[in-house]
Amino acid sequence: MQAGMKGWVVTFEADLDQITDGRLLRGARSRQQTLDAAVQLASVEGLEGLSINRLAHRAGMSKSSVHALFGSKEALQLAVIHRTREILIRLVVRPARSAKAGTQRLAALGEAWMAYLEKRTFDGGCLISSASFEMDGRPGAVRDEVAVVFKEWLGLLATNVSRAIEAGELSPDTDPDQLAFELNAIGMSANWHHQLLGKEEGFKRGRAAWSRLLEIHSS
Amino acid sequence: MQAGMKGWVVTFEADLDQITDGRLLRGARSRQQTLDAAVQLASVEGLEGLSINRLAHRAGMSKSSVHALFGSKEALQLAVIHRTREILIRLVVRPARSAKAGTQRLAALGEAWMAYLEKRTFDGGCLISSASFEMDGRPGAVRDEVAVVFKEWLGLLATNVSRAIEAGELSPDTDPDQLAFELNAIGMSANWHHQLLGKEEGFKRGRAAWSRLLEIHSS
DNA sequence: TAACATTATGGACGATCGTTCGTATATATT
DNA sequence: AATATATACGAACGATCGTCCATAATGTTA
Repeated sequence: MQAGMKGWVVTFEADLDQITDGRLLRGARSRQQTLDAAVQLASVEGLEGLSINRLAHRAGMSKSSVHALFGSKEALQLAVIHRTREILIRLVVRPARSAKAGTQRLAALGEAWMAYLEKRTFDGGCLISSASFEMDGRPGAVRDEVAVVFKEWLGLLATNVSRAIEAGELSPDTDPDQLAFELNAIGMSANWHHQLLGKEEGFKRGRAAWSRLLEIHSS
Repeated sequence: MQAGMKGWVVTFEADLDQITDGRLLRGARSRQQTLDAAVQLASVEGLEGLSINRLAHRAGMSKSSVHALFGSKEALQLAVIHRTREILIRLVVRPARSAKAGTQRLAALGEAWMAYLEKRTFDGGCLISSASFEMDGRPGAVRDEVAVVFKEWLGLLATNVSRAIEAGELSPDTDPDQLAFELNAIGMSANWHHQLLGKEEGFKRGRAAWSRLLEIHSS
């Protein structure tokens, strides 16, 4: 870590606020740009396969600059996860908020998820999904952070199932966590199917399974 | 590649026959033992993170010996996939063959799959699942082989759905490939849920989803 | 503009990666 | 038992990894 960088973490955490202000410190802007490249690279190479060397080359910077920008590789990985979560919120969670909480929002979340996969937001497919498979065997801060994000996501699904039950849209004997588990399984598999088998079929099957699963539980 | 090893691939392919005979050449036995360790290591570290160095240390051999045993890292990865497929067949596919083709065998496949996950066959969870997520972005022989194994697995599921439809066990408007997609999604998610979140809950949810999915389509 | 803090750079460190080679040892065959 | 072959080993290769450091370039502020 460099001389005047004792507070870099704080600076990094503040990056987002500075974005909304439209004003960015030079370092913050570099971090954002580099992070954009890092996210794409990690979606293809994996979080562990993401090398500071290649990232620097792609971002048009020197290797030591990228390292200094984040402090360590683990910090870079955490930043990538952080960023990925933001993208997910922006492209999947937020659009669905215009739909009424409950069944309608669940349907919107499914559609937004599929659309987000379909437009190939990440070069290598849904990054948080592959990251969770990659890190699930290695204890550490990165794995913990991935788990937190996914619990958050599963919680969002389960909450809307509960709302739907309260509103009488879904059958009262529906288990929120169970349905959230199954909906999540569909979305992750749609991404997986497309990435591995390379056909659009996965999205079609994903949409069909998602909507039919909601119908089945409707009261 | 060493001097007298021009035919090592043939020898390697013949390993299996030599197993059934109970007689193993020294090299074949070493390959099998090393492969056992490699499979466990790869399930935790990933196929790319699997290093010949660490594998050698765990298998109690020298680094160059392990390399000579398989010829290259890619060949080692392919051998690991090959081996993983055999384990899957032995622990999941074969046990289910005692059940009648169709719905009963589908139920048996689900139970066998969950049991295979539950007994923690691989240290790091279902290897073929994580391998498919890891390699889906990197073209090459390993990725192709993983895709072949998964097509085989999805085909097995779809075939039994078709049998069940023919036998009148499942509704005639059931799409075999769609149901195979959904069943596979459940199994992979049960493994993922357990590995990332570390609770037995995933298996419970997996079993519930699997059997209820079959009930829903029954005629 | 001058003084200051921040950011970027090139070079070097030790470690580890996959791979190759020459050689010693163990096994199978005659 | 002798010979031939298969297998294991240690050492070294170039490449790349994450990290660190001294220094130069840049931007920000007084």
